[in-house]
Amino acid sequence: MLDIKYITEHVDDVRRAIRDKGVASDLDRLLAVNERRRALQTEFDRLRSESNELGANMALYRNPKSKWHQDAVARGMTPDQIRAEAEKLQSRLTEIKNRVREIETESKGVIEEFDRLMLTVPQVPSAKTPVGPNAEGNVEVRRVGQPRRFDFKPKDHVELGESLGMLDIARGVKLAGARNYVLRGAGCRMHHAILRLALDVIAQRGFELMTVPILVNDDMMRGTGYYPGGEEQAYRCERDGKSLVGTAEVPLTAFHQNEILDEAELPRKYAAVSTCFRREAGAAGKDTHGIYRIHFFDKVEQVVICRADEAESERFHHEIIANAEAVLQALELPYRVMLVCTGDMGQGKVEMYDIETWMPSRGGYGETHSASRFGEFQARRLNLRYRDRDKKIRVCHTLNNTVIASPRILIPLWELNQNADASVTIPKALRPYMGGMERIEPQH
RNA sequence: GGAGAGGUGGCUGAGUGGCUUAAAGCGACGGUUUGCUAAACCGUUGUACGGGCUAAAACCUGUACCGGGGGUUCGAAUCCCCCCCUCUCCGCCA
Repeated sequence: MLDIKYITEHVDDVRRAIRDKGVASDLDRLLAVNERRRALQTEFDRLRSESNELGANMALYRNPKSKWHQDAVARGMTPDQIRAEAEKLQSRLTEIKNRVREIETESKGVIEEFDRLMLTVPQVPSAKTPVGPNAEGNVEVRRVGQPRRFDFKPKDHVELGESLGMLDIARGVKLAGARNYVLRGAGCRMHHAILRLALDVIAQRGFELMTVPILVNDDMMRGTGYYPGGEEQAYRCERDGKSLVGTAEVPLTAFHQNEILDEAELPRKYAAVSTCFRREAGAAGKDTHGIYRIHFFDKVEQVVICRADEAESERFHHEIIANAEAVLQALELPYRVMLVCTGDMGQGKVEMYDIETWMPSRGGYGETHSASRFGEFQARRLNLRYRDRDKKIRVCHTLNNTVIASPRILIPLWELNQNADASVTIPKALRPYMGGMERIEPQH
């Protein structure tokens, strides 16, 4: 969410952001509603001011013990005269009250519409961000590592997983329907090894680890920008007004909702591992093979809450991307970093990079990480602020990135490390987390 | 799930319809005093949205906010209704 003052002062920038991002947001309507909102408030304030003043007098008329009342009697006013004065006052107050009621009724609708429209206004993308309509417009920033060439016919992760007893899709589907799966034995063990490695890396890099609720109040979904708009993507518990999160970004970013932090406490760097739930509505028929697009997975997520400083926020953006790259490099996976264009980045983002990891079965790079810089978009929705050195209250900036998400990352890990004898070699970095196991062999 | 007690400023805690612009204390900050520290004394002390003055602030001014939302009233922290949350006891339970 943007500041309404910023919007009124940068109408052209906002209009361009709406166009480039391709979001539905009626800016003209918002500006008109805002004008009406202000006019109503001005009138409301004026009437209440008068009402407060006259109301205070009323108290004096009505209270025989008040100094004013005794003075009036001393001046020679009779009780009847005082009562008549009170009646006169009261009729004016009733008049005010009626008008105030009208204003309140209209304001309710106007503010509701204002709030609703405000939630649709997109953040203005950074100057660096390429303009483009969709993922086609994303720009490759760098490549690290080489895709492997096989001198035998490689299997895909489903064949490998099932033949090595690590993956059971059929039973996952039996238990919970399409896009579900079961990791078994060494597959499950490797999954947890990856998460533990990622937690160790991120903790070592100065992030505080947390265990957070993953069924959260809907405010948090709104505050982080998933609602309105993303309701179809989430498992929502209607009767509780809560939703299962699609990422630990939600509870981590909302952790300080409605708080005013001290500048000295910033930046806050948090990380959590959580199960992530996604309905994948609208993705019917897309990526249906294997464990690429599934309804639940586990992810280690990193979040930074920092000062409202563009340069600082950019620095943290690079830092959290480097953190993810460190994990990929430890796992010896080839990947590339993409700068995401306006049409593919989402409403709330100022700048966004995706990391894509090489997946032989896809014959290309597949998204495994997403690093976003939000400016104050989320913080303003969450009312997440800090007091700066000059005691001025400012809205924080937030950022986040995947550290690792599994089992999607098992796709390249299994496929790239497979051997001609149908075994899979375990990357060195994971071995300490798997009891020193070096290789997953076919069972006989 | 059942029964009860609560929710007031950074914290503690008064406040049962109007001289309350929320008392008092603590803390924090500023000042006076002091060889230093402490103490004492004096002062200040929230957030949001308008308006005024500004280059911008500071500042002045209005309104709202006593868990959230409605209602009664000329007027609500205070009375009524709904919801949320916390605590205690009971039941159930990983």
